[in-house]
Amino acid sequence: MTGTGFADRVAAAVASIPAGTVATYGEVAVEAGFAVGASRAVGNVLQRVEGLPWWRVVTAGGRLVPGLEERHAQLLAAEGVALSEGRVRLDAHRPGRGRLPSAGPLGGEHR
DNA sequence: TATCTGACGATAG
DNA sequence: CCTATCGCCAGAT
Repeated sequence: MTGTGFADRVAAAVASIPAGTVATYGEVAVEAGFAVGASRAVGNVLQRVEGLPWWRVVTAGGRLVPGLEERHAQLLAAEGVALSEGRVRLDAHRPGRGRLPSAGPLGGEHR
């Protein structure tokens, strides 16, 4: 059977990302069962396949999709994801974590 | 089959 | 912080 193409696995992994959280291309690649290097192929699928919450996928540096930063930022904001200097706080939106244990009351937010 | 491209990742400078 | 280079994977030509 083998119906499990790479695009199908990637689509499932992306669709499994909880709302309000974000995953990196590498995370999706690994989640789909591929190597981190497959992150490029993952990006290609997201743009080709529709119906997927592609806005929940960001780069490893927390950077938004190039060319769609504006659109991407707005979609994330609608899910409750805030940005920091144009970047997403992966440590604060990683599925299964919620927040960093070291985020003390010190002036952490902003900057 | 070979070559190039692409919504990437990591390391080096 | 930024740019440059290599590595990885799948799809298109």
